[in-house]
Amino acid sequence: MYSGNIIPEKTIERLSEYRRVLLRLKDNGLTHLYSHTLAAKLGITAVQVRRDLMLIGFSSDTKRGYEIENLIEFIGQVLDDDNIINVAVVGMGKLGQAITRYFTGKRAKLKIVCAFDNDPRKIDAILNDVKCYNIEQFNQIIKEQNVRMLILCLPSNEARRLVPDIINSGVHGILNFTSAYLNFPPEIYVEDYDIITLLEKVAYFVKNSKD
Amino acid sequence: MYSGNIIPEKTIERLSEYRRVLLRLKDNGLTHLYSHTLAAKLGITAVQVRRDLMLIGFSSDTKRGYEIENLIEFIGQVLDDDNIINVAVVGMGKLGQAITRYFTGKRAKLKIVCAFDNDPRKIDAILNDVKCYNIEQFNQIIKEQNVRMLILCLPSNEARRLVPDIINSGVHGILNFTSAYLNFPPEIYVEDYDIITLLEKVAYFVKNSKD
DNA sequence: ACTTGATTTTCATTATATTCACAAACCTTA
DNA sequence: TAAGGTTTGTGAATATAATGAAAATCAAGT
Repeated sequence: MYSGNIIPEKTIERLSEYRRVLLRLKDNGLTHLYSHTLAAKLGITAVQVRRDLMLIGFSSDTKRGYEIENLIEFIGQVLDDDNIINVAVVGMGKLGQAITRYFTGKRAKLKIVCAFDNDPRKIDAILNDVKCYNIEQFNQIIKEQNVRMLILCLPSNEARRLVPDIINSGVHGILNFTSAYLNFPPEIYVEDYDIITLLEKVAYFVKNSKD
Repeated sequence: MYSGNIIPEKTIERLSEYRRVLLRLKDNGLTHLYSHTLAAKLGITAVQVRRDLMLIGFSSDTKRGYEIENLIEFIGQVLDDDNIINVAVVGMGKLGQAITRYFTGKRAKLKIVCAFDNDPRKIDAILNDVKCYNIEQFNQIIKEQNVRMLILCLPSNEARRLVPDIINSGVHGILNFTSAYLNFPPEIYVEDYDIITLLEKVAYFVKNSKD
């Protein structure tokens, strides 16, 4: 059972990664695995794995390692909501479409239910199984579809204009691919995901790597 | 001048963001700004900004705040290589194309010089101004074009197969959009950028947000 | 020249995240 | 049942990052 303790953000990220690996192993018919096995598959240490599982209160009684099925279930209790979380993609350019296609159907508890764009050729079209609405209808559709989470893939300045509507819409989480800093109130969780920044970061380490 | 001290990774990321803001402000004709002005534009504290600039050894003598032009130049000395870094995109699906289009021409010191795919319809085509080669020619083209950095946007299993070739190719930095953990030697810097994980992270905070 | 007010600089503190080191639990085998 | 070898679980130590608060600097007005 998930203890109410606070869980570090980094641990949350790793739990998601653990689950992905575990699901694959389960498909391959495995039933148990050791902390160091899991660690090796993710390039981290076994201690880290054990500490994370300790933090969420998972433990294995046997010494055959962790039971894969149980652990998947347990991580689900930590990460997933009881109900499905409806997600909307805002901006159906190449990036928005790539994410939509990549993600659709991958997670039972997260569902991309609609998308928005301002391009007349996309409005009312169905792209990667997702209906694309006119961005003008944002508020209405978000409420109708009970969307709780957004993925922002639109140009920065358009994103900035949309901020008041988003605050108004009642969504609680945002994954922001826009390079703009968007100032939301603290009850909306924002994860910024800036591709240019990461490219420049990698470039910095390339620069400083001796040949 | 850039002191040889070690700079935290987070600071590197923020420097990239600072520069982006500064370039925009410079275009708007501004010449100076205060630490708290810059901080507000990024949603962080002024202390953080000042500390970062202290770490790279930048200081402003006047009390009009930092000189924008100088600071841009200075950040460039820290982040950018003297020479242009050539970049290749591996996997020209929607994501690869989105990144290519988004990035091309945005940074003088980073240049996407080629792309790879295994789809016959894309091979030898020019997509978003970038020539797409057959992935079979990976080693040859990487050397010919003097590529030092890769952006991986291909399916996980194909990425895993490519690892030996990548190690062999002599590139020093990788931005990995694949959800696979790819085991590279330490001299290759890898930044993992896993969209599913981040989505699940946001979902976790959505779940735990009271309505 | 002095005072005021805003800023940078720097040192100290707190918070977050990871690693170390080892005890306890358990399986296996003799 | 006792010993050997693994593994987990976890307090303590370390490393990394963010924040707070005092001291120093400067510009401008008087």
